[in-house]
Amino acid sequence: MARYAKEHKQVTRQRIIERAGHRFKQDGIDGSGISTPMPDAGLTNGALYAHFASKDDLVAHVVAHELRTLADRCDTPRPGREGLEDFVRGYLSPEHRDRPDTGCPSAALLDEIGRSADGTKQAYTEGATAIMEEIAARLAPADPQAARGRAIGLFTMMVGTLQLSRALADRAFADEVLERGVENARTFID
Amino acid sequence: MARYAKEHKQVTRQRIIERAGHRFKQDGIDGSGISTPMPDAGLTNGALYAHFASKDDLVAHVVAHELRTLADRCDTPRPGREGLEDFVRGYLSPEHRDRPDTGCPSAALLDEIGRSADGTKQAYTEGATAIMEEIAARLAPADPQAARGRAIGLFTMMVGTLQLSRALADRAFADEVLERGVENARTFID
DNA sequence: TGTACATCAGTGAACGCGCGTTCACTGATGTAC
DNA sequence: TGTACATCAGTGAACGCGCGTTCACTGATGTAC
Repeated sequence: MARYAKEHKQVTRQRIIERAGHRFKQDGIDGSGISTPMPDAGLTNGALYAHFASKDDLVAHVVAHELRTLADRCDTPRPGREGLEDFVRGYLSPEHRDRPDTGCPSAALLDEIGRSADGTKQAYTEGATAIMEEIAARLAPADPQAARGRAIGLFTMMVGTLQLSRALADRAFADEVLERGVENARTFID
Repeated sequence: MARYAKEHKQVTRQRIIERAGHRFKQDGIDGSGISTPMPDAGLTNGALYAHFASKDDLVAHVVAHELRTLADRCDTPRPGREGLEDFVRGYLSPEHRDRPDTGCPSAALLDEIGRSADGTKQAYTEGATAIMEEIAARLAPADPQAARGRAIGLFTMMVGTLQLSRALADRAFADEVLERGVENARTFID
């Protein structure tokens, strides 16, 4: 192998994190071996350990990265409540439901994260705090206390809604859940 | 082995389903081998296949059973909204958060169920439909359409809230999420 | 300028282990005669 | 009443397989002299 440019290893590391994120969200953390995301990133499994201490260590970095990406998506072009409404509509859409691999990590993995090692929960906690603050700032900048409560309510309802819609075998019911979710989101936004 | 009373096999089967339910909710479906719940039920692994066609088949029966149990808990002593408030307080409590094995299957497993085989999603769909109808009937018996929307909102928010609280490494934040959840639940109940 | 050596990202075979599943067998009881 | 047989819930060793992890090695490049 060549002796690479200084940033080469960081680029590869980032590629592993991104591909693993897709796999984990699609098949679950327990459901994805490391022999799946590593070839996805164009590498053999052994290479994982040149970048991470263990699978748990990879998982923690994936969760941190995924939540940063999600926070970026909250940061919509339109400011304030309008932007938040755009975000909610995209989040509670059939397209998002049907593509977990490119979607929200909380919707895909939240219960598994709750059972994960401390490092992963720590990474999740930091990311979730940032997102909650972003949402709260858009909801009611004048009343931070009330905004925080509503941000938590909106976020938890959105996550639960997407998970429920994904778990239902009845397509019509699954679609209804998303539509009701959009209606219910207004309760928190207005 | 003895030739047992007629109901013996059904009793054993039910015991397997209950112990497996606890294990799955504690360690995840992918996270629990069948070599864990079978000894829990006082049997060796081979015996599983005298009762179920496969692990997937067991999972589907566990999910069906768990949702029936959850529906029974919705059916509180006090009727109507008061009873629902009791249920919500118990659901969004630190005790429930800290004991996933005896708690709500949706909070523990919803994203995994979304990735499960058809039989499991079918079982979940039937159980969830019944619970949603139970909640809606208590919310606004006079206006079934509006009640249904609010029932879905309340349920998804409760599930998301418990999952979030379990995933947070910061105890104070995790407790806050539950408290905010109780406040937000009033939006749906009143 | 030419050559020997150091670097280091990544390879790929191998490790022990637990998974889901199969199957020949056990052994206490009920039934037939 | 006594004995040979059928029943069948459950046993437990074994199967192939993929997991997470380790490690001796590769080979293209940069560096020293």
